Amino acid sequence: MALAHAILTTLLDDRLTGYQLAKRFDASIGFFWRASHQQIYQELYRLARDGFVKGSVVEQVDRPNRIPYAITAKGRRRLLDWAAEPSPPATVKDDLLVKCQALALIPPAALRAQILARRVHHASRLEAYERIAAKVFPRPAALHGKALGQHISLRAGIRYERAWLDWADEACRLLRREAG
Amino acid sequence: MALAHAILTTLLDDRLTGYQLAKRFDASIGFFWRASHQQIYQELYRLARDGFVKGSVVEQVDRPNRIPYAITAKGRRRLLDWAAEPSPPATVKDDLLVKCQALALIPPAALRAQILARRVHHASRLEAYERIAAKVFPRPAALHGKALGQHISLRAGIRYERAWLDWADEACRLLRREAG
DNA sequence: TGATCCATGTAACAGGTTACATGATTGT
DNA sequence: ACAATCATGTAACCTGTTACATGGATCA
Repeated sequence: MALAHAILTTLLDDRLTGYQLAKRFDASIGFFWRASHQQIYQELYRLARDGFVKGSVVEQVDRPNRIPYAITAKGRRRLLDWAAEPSPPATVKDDLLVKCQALALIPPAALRAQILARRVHHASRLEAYERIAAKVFPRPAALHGKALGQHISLRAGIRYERAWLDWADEACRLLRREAG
Repeated sequence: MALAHAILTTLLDDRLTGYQLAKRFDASIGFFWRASHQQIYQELYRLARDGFVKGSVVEQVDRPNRIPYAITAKGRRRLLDWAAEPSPPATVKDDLLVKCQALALIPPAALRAQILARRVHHASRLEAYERIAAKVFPRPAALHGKALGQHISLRAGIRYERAWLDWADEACRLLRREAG
């Protein structure tokens, strides 16, 4: 059910079409919750049917009509109710850690190569987050409301990526002997 | 498809029944890959059908027959093939971070309460991991093969939990003003 | 000439959760 | 008396991914 909440949250800022939402879920919000456009269109349909969002068709020539959606009062209430419920911790499901467990069988050099590849991903994520943090939130102590929330979740992203990055370095160090 | 690989990996150590696998996926391996018993029985059926594991029925009186499964040569080959494929980074999907993004609407005190609740979870996880690390792997530099792999993934767990714990403390500090 | 952007969707499938079902044995 | 352990499963449902479908406008 949480995709619904992520969509409603995104619509707190702006009225957005499915297409625009899909782009957000590919970038900013997408760092914390991924969703494809197919999922989003389907969820928007349900949210509209149940009165949590309201779409209004904007006629266009030579391309499909745009349907921007706005959150309704009922939608806001739903977000507030959800905010009061406990958040289950995200379940970790990581191929790479399963591969670590299989080190009895798989060659250490192969595992090490995979960890190095993963390291690149986390390094670029971390760099992106830190650039945003420096540019958008240079004075964290002065933040309030929406901006404070964004800063706090960005801090989570930064700590998360740094943890994986440091782990990758440690793991490669430990595997070097084994693979050498 | 990755549940299949997690099961095959677990079967590298021991022949196990679905029931025993379910328990492992509720503890040790379960720290990195969760699965319910229903999923496991279904996957075992498919793995057996396709020749990656082999089950043998052990008759029992007064309770259902046990069916321990062993990994086959074909199963080992499949694990090796999988080990050579790149591991997609785990996608983060966390309610709590979406709630952070909705701080324009939801009361800071409510968010702070949720983060504190989450903090407890990560603190207890971290403590459990560190206890295992100290007890089972007191000399990390001397490890090889299977034990080295377990230690490396445990290190990931420790870094992951510590990152969330530190984040929770930082977030609560930032929210105290706002909520106060 | 080919790629990308805009803008919407359908359909099939794979993965995962929740509820239901049975039934003796052992521990509190 | 009640819960947990052992031990297997079925069925319905929800969530998420991949493939397919359309079609003009703009840019390299």
